[in-house]
Amino acid sequence: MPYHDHVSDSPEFKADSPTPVYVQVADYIAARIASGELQPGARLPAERDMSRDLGVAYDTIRRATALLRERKLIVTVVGKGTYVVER
Amino acid sequence: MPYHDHVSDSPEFKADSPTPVYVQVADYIAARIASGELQPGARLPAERDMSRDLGVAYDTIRRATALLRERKLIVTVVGKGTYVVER
DNA sequence: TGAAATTTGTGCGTATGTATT
DNA sequence: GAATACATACGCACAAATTTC
Repeated sequence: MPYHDHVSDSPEFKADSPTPVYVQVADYIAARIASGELQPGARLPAERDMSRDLGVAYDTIRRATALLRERKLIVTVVGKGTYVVER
Repeated sequence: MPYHDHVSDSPEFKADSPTPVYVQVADYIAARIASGELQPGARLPAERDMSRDLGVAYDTIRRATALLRERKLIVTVVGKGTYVVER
């Protein structure tokens, strides 16, 4: 892994938006799935890593992934990780 | 309001149980609804009050009420409160 | 008008437990 | 057993919606 594997800039999640940050994050991830950047079966970064990388709290990531699980876009397996659903 | 409006003892929620505390709390509230102690339309105590009264974290109450909302046993209105659903 | 009180919603940080590798 | 990753639980602070005065 390079020292700087920073490919795409993290979007700025705005706390002052009427849209909660966790929804912004969920939409951001959903968009990456929709665009094909995240393929079916692909594993998402660990939630703590996403928390750090996206500059939001772990709790916020948890809310975002909970939304995406409800939307059936991802599945989460304890101890393994979070994956883009196979279509 | 009396100084001590402590009618029924709070059950002991066990953190070491395989059943998460928030599920135990949800089941406890569901049982009070099923028994008729909490009638349809009745407002539940404020979540922060339940947190204090039941001796669990606000986060835990939030998880419990989220479960009950999913089960359609209660409805929550921001700024108003949480109510037992009208049958 | 609007200010205060009440209640739920969101966001952050931390610690510990459980499951998988 | 160790490392990794999700799950639960606690505490705190501030924002938003509702009601009341």
